Amino acid sequence: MENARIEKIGHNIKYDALVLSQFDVWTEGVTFDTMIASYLLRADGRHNLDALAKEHLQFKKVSFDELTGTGKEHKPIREVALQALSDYSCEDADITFRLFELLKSRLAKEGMLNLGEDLEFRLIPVLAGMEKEGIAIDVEYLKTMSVDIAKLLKSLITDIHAMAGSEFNINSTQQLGDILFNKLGLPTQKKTKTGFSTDVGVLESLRHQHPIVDKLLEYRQFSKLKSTYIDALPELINKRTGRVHTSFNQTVAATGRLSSSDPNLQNIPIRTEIGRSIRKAFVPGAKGFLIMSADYSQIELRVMAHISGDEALSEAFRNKEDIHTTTAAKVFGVEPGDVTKDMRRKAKEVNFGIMYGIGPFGLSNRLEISQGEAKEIIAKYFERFPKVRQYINDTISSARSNGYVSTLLGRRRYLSDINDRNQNIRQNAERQAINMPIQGTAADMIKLAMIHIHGALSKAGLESRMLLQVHDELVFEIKKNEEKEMRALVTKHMQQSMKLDVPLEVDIGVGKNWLEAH
DNA sequence: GGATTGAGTCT
DNA sequence: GGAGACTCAATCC
Repeated sequence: MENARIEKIGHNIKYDALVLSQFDVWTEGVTFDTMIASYLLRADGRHNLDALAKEHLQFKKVSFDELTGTGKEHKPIREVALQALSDYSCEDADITFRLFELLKSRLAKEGMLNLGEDLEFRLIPVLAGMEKEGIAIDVEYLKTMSVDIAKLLKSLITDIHAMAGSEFNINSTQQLGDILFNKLGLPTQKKTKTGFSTDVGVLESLRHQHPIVDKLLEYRQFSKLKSTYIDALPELINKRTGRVHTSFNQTVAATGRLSSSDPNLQNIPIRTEIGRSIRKAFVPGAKGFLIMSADYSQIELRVMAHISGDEALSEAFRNKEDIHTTTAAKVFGVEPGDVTKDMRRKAKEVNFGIMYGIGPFGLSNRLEISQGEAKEIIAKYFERFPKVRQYINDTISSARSNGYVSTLLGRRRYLSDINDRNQNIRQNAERQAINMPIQGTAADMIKLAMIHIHGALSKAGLESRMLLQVHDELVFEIKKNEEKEMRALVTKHMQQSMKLDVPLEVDIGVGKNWLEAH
């Protein structure tokens, strides 16, 4: 850490805070500014920092940039800190300190001080380390891909314009809608605020009405991947490190998940073939290293089994059954051996849908079945997994009376809309109530695992590093001769992060890029 | 130039 | 009319 500098690497404020926190005088103030305050304020969503500072301190918040002078040329940390000290009065530091105390006491009042001190605050240096480490990208590979896709797009554009009978901007939904629905006379469907929808759902349904539609779907997919990933990622490589440094945002998602930005490395494609080829660009940064990926298997369903205490669901996990097949057997009333692919596919949608508070209408849409059938399936599900229904009912009613829901570790989400008179708004809050404790507990668990893994790596003096978190997955760059130890260490800490009534399974893969590691 | 909208990517 | 995110391009102001 002695060479730490305030610069674009680890530009996320958490990293800068970590660096500055070496100087005692700033510790509380900076920690307050970047973490505790925003964490707490995001957690209840009722205030913003400026308003709070104004209300309690008659003082305007000093931004981090103002405090540190980031954005100036790179200076050694000591110099930056000393400069900041001379630029700002002791009074400012005192004020931030007093706000820290205020917010800390509120955390305590809401029962979240332990969550803060045992989990969130300890995660700060872990995330800072990951941001600073960055991940290597195979630029040559992406450049080649970019050229190939450009050719493909060019010919698609020519075809589309020819079929449309005129040249227009395919990226403009307005112009595309005009071509599709006015000029070509295709049947209109969903409307948006500004016109007719041309999204993938609409296009899929028009596929057999006009050959232009398939071309459009292809064009959309390729141009998205090209602009967002293939062309964007190489631009984001840090000149000094030669790697891409994301920011992991700790106080954005209402459920307690992390988010990732600049660039977002939590939504790198994987579903389609061309998407998967983008993952191959994520590689080890040096010879002798490999990429390792470790992901929780069905963590949210396991958390739901634990929280609800449903015996049938828990039993399925204890017996290491394929959960979607088991659900299919129970819902469709057949033996597990007789579950067809289609039944399993439907059961999978049901399993996820339940956690998101889906209704008959939603399920019927997703499965393309009648609402009556969907209603039957849902009823059968709750008959076979009765405690799940119980959990949903209990959670909503406790949200109504308390105004919030919480995870196993006490993380709260306030739901001010839970008693709204508007049915749409209220039901939306009810779905959030159902989902947050599940999604949030899973987030708590992987965060805990990350803290433990980070500690274990440094204790064991390993050269392998944790680079990314993607909600239920951790990505590492591992030294080849540490593979065995890393597999064991990571599996152990992920499995043991929290003791649930169901076992936790962790799948680990190693390869020479992120795709191969899956 | 910033904010909004529609679209698409992930878990 | 299932939960949670972020980014890009077009468009609006």
